[in-house]
Amino acid sequence: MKNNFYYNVYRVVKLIPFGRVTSYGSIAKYIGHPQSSRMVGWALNASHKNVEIPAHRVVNRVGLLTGKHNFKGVNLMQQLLENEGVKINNNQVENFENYFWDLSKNLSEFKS
DNA sequence: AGTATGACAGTCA
DNA sequence: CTGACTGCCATAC
Repeated sequence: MKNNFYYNVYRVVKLIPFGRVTSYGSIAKYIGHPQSSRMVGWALNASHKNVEIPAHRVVNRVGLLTGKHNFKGVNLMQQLLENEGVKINNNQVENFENYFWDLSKNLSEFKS
């Protein structure tokens, strides 16, 4: 672990339930860096090499799979999501609000 | 040490 | 509503 930020990102992402997705912004906000959403993506990018986390459950605020090309295959991320029951349409999660997993609402502040 | 870049998000034109 | 600009912080060069 480099620092608490990354650690929190990893932990939060791992806590995402099956068939659920969340956004970078939410994670960043939850962690305490509401304006560092970019770092969340960075953390995931760096993490998925070293740590195994369901990064496919993390999309941008619109439900767009912006990081799909960071996975091995261009379809891997989408496949994983669909495999969990999340429908993807044109690289975007359908009914995103429905699948969206609000951290602050489902996790009562554990922070670190 | 300074500049550029990134899996984002919010704001303004 | 779409496109451009800015803020944020860690890495890479």
